[in-house]
Amino acid sequence: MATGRTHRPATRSRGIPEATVARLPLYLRALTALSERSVPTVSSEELAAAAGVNSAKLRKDFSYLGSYGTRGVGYDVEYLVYQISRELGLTQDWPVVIVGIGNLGAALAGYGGFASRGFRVAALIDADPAMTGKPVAGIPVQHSDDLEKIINEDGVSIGVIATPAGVAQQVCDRLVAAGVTSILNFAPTVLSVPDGVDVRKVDLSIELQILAFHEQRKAGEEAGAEGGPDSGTDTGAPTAPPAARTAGGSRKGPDGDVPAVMPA
Amino acid sequence: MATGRTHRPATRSRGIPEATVARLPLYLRALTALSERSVPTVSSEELAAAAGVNSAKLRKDFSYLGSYGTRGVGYDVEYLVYQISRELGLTQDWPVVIVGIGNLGAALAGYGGFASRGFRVAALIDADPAMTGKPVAGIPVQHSDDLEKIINEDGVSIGVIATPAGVAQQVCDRLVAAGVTSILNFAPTVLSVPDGVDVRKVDLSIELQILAFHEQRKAGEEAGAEGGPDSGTDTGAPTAPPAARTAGGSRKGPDGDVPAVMPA
DNA sequence: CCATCTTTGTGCACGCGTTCACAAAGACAT
DNA sequence: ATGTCTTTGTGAACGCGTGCACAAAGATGG
Repeated sequence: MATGRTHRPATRSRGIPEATVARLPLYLRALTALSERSVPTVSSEELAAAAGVNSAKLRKDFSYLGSYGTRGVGYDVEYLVYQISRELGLTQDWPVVIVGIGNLGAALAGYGGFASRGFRVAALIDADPAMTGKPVAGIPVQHSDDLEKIINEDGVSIGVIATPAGVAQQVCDRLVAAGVTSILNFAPTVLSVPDGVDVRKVDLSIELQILAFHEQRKAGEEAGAEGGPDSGTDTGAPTAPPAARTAGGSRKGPDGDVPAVMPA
Repeated sequence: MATGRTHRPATRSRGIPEATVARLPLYLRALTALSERSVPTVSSEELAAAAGVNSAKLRKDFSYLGSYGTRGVGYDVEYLVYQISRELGLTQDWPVVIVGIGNLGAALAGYGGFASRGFRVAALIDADPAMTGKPVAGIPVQHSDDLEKIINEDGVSIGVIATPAGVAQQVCDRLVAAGVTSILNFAPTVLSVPDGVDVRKVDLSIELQILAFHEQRKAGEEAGAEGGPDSGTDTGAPTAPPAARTAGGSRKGPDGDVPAVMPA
């Protein structure tokens, strides 16, 4: 997962579990595809397959929205598209500002996903004076001095941060102070925000590192076929001295030299 | 979260919970920052604050790795950096290929997060012949015809997909067939892969839609102080005609022009 | 060497999320 | 109208993740 919620004890908003909310966009996408192919109805089994989830989970998810299906038949595609769109708040227009128009910011500005479904890029903001006025994806970049003004005038409540990590918190603070209550953070930093503000983060490094972990595990597994599920009771508490060696030089012969294999 | 694992019943890899693995990169980042400031030791409380998590959670997470702390003192920063790096497999070099060099792919290619920690962009691949040979972020783009060759020669096991949704599955299949076993997917599609292949996805649309949901809820709460948890008992089935709204199905003209990423 | 103080490591309980399995509901054929 | 067949909606059980609260461990001072 490239993103993660910032604390909040999973406040089951209005009775809909957070995990379900996170899947609704997935269902919506699959349903939209069906709609474009003029498919009238779909069963939970089919839709679940298209969305890559368990059919029971899908049915339970939908049950939180209401009883929109017909037993023996399935779900009406158009109707469900509308219901989910409404539930997600996509029937209204959400103006969004993107702060930090570097490579990533520019890519986001040109991202079709914005315009297509309820979201509208209200403004592009960058701190570099050289960028001001320059059009990116057809939208002129505005200077960050005007951040507050822009947000107030357009009634923006969702902000996207694509700045360097160093200034992300600062930008975040200004956005929040100006009235933004939802933030999508692409900067590799933990943002702290007051209660009532939602932050979701998208972090490439973290995703890659998680993949690397599993990749390493796979490599280690196929190599060390000896110890069964685990190579040698790693639970060993005496594995390392409390706070001595820096490079983990503590005695583990098969550690410093063995790179990929041997999880130990 | 912008990402999500593709099925796999939370296989507690080698005893380390998946949730913990997902947080290790966060700890590592915070620790690296401390290391750069030459801070020798850190308590679970301090580190937890820096990483934005609960200190008990952090201690429990570390307990899965071993007993690397010293009671009454805390954790040795350098030592912990090494241990986590090793656990995540970052002590080795991971060659990565990026497929689909549109706006997003180019932005990813130039992303500093790659080079900084164990990851190396081994190749940029695009299907457009006009792109072939053209340097992006200092790396010449190669044609997708050579995809298999590139992966085999460099021993690439991690692939990043930044293509339009329409060809993502196809690209994925070729990557997997060529030997890639971990995929980071930026295309708005559910990828199906054989067992043993990890897929993580980063989906901008989904993140925005989740934010919109909460944003709507916030707006509804402060406005509809009457109905309590919801503004007007929306459960009411009669809210909308069964098959009227064409919300998304209508204008999706802008489709062929979308370069790197496709709308939801 | 003993007392005190700090901080880790973890047993335990709780809650969310997932999955199974099945009864209820409706379509459809006869 | 009745029976059969399909598919939904959900009760219940299970497992993972989280957070509390505390005992154990070690540092530090006298």
